[in-house]
Amino acid sequence: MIDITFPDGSVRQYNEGVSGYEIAKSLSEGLAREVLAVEVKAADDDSAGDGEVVDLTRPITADSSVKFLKWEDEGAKRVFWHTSSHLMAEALQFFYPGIKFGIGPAVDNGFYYDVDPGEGVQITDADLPKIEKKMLELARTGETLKRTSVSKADAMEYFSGKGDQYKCELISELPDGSITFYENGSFTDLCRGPHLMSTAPIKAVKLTSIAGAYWRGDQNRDQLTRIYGITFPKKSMLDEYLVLLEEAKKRDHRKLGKEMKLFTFSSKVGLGLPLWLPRGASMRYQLESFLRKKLLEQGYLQVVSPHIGSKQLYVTSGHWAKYGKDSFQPIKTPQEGEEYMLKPMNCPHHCEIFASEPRSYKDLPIRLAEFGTVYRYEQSGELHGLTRVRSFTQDDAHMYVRPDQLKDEFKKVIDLIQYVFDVFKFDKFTAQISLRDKKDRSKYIGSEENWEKAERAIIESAAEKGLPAVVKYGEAAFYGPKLDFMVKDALGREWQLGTIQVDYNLPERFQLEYTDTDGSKKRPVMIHRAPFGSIERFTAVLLEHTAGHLPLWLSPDQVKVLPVSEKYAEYAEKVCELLKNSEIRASIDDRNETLGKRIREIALLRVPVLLIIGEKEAADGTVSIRYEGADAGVVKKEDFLKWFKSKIDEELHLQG
RNA sequence: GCCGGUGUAGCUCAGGGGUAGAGCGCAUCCUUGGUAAGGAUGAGGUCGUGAGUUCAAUUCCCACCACCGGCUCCA
Repeated sequence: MIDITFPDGSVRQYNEGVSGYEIAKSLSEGLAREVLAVEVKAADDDSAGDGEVVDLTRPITADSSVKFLKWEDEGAKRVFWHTSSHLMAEALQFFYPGIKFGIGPAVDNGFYYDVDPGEGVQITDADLPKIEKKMLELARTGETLKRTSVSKADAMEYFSGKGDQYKCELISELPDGSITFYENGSFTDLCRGPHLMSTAPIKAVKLTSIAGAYWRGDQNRDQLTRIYGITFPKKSMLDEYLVLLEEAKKRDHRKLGKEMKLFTFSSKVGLGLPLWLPRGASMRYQLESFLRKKLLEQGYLQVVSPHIGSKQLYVTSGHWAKYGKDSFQPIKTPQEGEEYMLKPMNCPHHCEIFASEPRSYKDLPIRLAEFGTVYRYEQSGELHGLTRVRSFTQDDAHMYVRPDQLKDEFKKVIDLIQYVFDVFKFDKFTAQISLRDKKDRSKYIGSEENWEKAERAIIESAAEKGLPAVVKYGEAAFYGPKLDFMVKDALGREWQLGTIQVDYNLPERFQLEYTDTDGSKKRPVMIHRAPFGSIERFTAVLLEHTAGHLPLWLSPDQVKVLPVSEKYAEYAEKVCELLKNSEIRASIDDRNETLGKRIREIALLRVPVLLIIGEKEAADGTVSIRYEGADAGVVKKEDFLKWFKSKIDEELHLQG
């Protein structure tokens, strides 16, 4: 007998080898119906964290604690979707005999499978409905998933027999003894699991899109067909999900940007070169002044650098060697051999500003800030609204610090970024520590020792700030590791906004130095940082998060005061008068429009509109003003201006 | 850059070998001051660009361009 401990702490005894499903069934039939997978942690496993999610049919052979996972549990969804990808594979195999399979994992919203349907065979959107139908048909038969352990040789024989070079490649990298197959119906796959007991719970299927994806993410290898899908245990859940998707699409910043007349693109101007329209520019300048105010408070010095720089500058920094051939190519001058580049980053310019005069240890840290517009020749397929463009403005700054100041300075920047995210209510960000690729060190410049120091500084600073961060290898910049702040857009795509980078390399390349206490020359350490990342991308994500309903102080037209009739113009004038000395700009709009149009303006343009509709006299003789705006209501006539001012103050408060 | 999809009025889209339609928006007038109001009238399109097939192409074929979904990349 073994002891099974439940999440509430209670313990029951079962026969050794009992399965999760049998335990669930012993507790209640209802639980057995709903449970999708089980999380098991052996009693003698004292590692931190959760147990292992396993098949419900897996025998449990030792004292363990168990937790049953139902649809609502995050882990269960992944199991559900992973099994769905096997179900899809089975359906694909039915329609495309000889199809070869790459990998087919669960993702945040569903699953995909990378497949190679064979020479000359193409799967297109038009094929998806029949595949969906087949999947449901197979699921209804309730085929079970059978797990078997296979020797490496047998595994290899099975897939080479099918001519599936992708699976063979995967198997070749696995240690013998660890290989398992899962079988559902006529489909057998190399897979570690875990899976549902059967495909029966899969009740609703939507294959969402088809795309190309390189095998193992390598541009130089085969491109497979990736089929994305999502499944649910109930049809109604799928419907809800599709509605949610539609809603999310309405918040797309590209759509809002057009509707709100913030920015546009023109193929005549060029790909990925945003044109900021008057309202967008107004918003952008307000974002800048919000940040500028904060920077000046914190001892940053503003600098300005040109939009071009001599090619030699980037050869020195190392950017030319790394990115030169993928950049906007150098500009020639009438002078033979003279070349300039559109500025792809601000750091080298700032390094030269640092080098422009002798620096003392007492001067440090020196913080040079600039809203610097940079130009990068992003691949055409990468361009995406304002989130990925070829000309963008970084809210950039570079700190030159003494080694003993590095961590403090770094932590201050973490505070700043957290402050900025707080103001804009980006509460669901991911902090990511981006380090070097563990295997391939050739992508990076600088000494092992300096990299060690830089990586340690970031890891420790984040830890000391209590910032929960995920570590990603291979995501560092070529000159140093980064701490990135990632935020999701309306459709769940993750974008890097804020970034802080530690850099020992550029100071060396630019031979930067300061005079230390003992008169010796020392090399400063450099921090690159940008809280917004780029104003373009930040604007995009902000629009999607707020669905375009920006804080009043950021709203492109600020306040519009619309008296509905001449009779109430005096209120509008009073309001404008009141705002004259504030940072809020108000305008009276007294075009002779119908009421319907004015109300539409509130809804469509998302401009804060104060619509003064009329006076109402109560029985006791007090007169109230009716108004429209972000909300609607009635306020006493004598309190009107006071009330309005308090609303404005509320909004201004956000600016800190 | 790669794979797939899309391109018709300001916007969202329908249509289809015989030179075009709807809803919304826009303009004028009327009506209404109450949360994307109603009525009437009207303007607006070389159907992404170029070449080809055809008596005839917006429609079919080809190329290119742009956009969308992914992949790769992201200083």
